[in-house]
Amino acid sequence: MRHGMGPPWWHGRFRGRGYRITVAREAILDVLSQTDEHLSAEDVYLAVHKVYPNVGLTTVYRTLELLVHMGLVFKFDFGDGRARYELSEGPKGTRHHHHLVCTDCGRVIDYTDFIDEEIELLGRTEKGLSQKFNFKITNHLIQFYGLCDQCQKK
Amino acid sequence: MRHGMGPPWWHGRFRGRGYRITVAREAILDVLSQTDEHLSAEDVYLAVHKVYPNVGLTTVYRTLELLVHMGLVFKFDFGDGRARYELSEGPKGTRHHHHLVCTDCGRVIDYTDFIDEEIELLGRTEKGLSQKFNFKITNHLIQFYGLCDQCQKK
DNA sequence: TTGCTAAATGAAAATGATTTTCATTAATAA
DNA sequence: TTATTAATGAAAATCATTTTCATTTAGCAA
Repeated sequence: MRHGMGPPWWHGRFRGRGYRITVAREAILDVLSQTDEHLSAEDVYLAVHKVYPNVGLTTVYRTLELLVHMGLVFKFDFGDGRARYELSEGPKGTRHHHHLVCTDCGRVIDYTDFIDEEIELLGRTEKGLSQKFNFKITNHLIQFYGLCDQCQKK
Repeated sequence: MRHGMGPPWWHGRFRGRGYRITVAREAILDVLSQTDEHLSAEDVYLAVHKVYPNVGLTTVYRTLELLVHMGLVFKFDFGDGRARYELSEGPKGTRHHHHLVCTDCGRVIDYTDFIDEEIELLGRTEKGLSQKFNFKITNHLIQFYGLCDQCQKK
């Protein structure tokens, strides 16, 4: 998915903060940038493991934690007992989206409709909340819960 | 917190669905309705345990799960590895609110500002999404993440 | 290029919240 | 009051995530 050559866009982010660029980290970021699914730590591990069998699950957990902390990755909880990860931005950033979560089967649907309005409102809200609580907001989460098409019929 | 006498407001909800009304369930709902904090299953257990030492942690988990399923309780994940529970409504329902979560210390602030606007937008969004994806939306989650007052100074 | 040093890693063990099992108890309908 | 079956408690099991610790390696300096 990378175009042209040169170092991946995120190398600067690492160097700037004094983090080292390693094979495991490259591989994990590659996996994340080549999917539009909501991967669990194990999903990432399995994908990375195919190419680099010597990268362990522990490193995947540690790296994902680091990426979340750096703001490169979002961590989600869809209620199935395991965290899910998504790249929060990219060179040509995937369109920002929110989620619809089925509380019965666990299916997750990404939607981008209404996002603009949501973002606009969130922007205003963030501003107000930042001031009132002196809280430095870095990101937000919006999810809708309910029953998907299939599960309504059961 | 209950006014007057008569059965608690939620008895009907149980009877209607064929669920039994038990001491443990009464106690758990009492605890939830008498706090404005974000209690974990263990918090609930400890509080219930003071009054009814024979109610076990397992029952607390099972009851909370049931309440979430019934829509009487919301389950949140603030990122500290344990779920948090809040009554979603009451007789004189606590004002609907959303959360600000500090990603450093884990502090959670409830806010009700902008809620009206948020609800209005969410309402429209819900309507649109319901139609587009034939998804029956039952509730939503909005959280902002960032650094609280204290943690910005560290 | 070589060596140095702290950061990063892997494997295995530990943790800890939540779930399951199963024998017992108790809420409700008749 | 009794029968039926949901609800419960205690202990064991599960399983995602974290910790430990000895080893490896990225990035810097010489």
